[in-house]
Amino acid sequence: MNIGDVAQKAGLPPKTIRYYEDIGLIAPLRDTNGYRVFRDSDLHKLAFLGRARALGFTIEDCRTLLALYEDDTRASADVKELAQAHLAKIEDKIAQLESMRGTLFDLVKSCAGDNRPDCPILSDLATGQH
Amino acid sequence: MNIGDVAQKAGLPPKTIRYYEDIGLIAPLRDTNGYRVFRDSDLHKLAFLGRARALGFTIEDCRTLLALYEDDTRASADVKELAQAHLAKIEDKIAQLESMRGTLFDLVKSCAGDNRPDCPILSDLATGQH
DNA sequence: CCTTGACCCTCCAGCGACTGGAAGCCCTAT
DNA sequence: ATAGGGCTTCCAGTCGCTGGAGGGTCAAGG
Repeated sequence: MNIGDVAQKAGLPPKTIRYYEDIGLIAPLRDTNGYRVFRDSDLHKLAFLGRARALGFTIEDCRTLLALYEDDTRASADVKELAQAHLAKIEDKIAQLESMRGTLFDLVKSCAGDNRPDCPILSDLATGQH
Repeated sequence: MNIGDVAQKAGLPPKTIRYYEDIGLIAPLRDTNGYRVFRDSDLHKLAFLGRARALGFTIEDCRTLLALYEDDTRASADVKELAQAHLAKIEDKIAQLESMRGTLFDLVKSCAGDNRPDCPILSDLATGQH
């Protein structure tokens, strides 16, 4: 398979796939013309990476996950720990965003949004007082 | 005021303040020795920026907000529109993270987390099937 | 046999919003 | 005179790609 085919099948842009090779996540073969040649195992890894990235794992997490995946003597506890730590980070981020959302929502609600200049949003930003 | 004082009062690192000057958000004066000299108005702007950034506005949004703040002929509608668009983006991000959180939570829950190798997290990543 | 167009290659630069570090000047206190 | 802290500039790195330039390769059609 050439890069275009794998890109299609894995749902990742060719650029991203080249990048993943650059940073050593995959190691496709090379044809005599210099073209990358992808085995099924490469496609499989790319799909794995795509799903892990879609769950928000960092590239380094993905590297670790791939290694764990390929190591059949792993302990599921190691995977769970990684996933749990990531889950905690996501929950933190959600909480942060929720808090922003709350404040912003109130501000937007309290702003007339007409063509007069008075604006509680700006006065809040200016003074930090609601 | 020197940069250290403003940094303290505005709750922003000196590096960030220098960066904000670099990109033209503020324009402090200069002492004969080359040190930045901050007026109250500079501190005020920095506090404004800090709060806007804490609400997740981008730097470019902040630039616009500052301009609106300084323009007393603005229409509050312009501010409201900006804030509303930002709110929408935040809500999108929250939804995305919630979706990740849901999947991850299920995966973590379903993983034994012992020292056996079987791991539903990895099999999900490998196959895309739950 | 030649051309066209779709692929593929590498390498470099840029995104956003800082942050770390090096190298060096300035100011105050002892 | 020196030690320390604070200030300056400039460059490089972060993360995960993404865009573009400049060029080689391949299969199909005329």
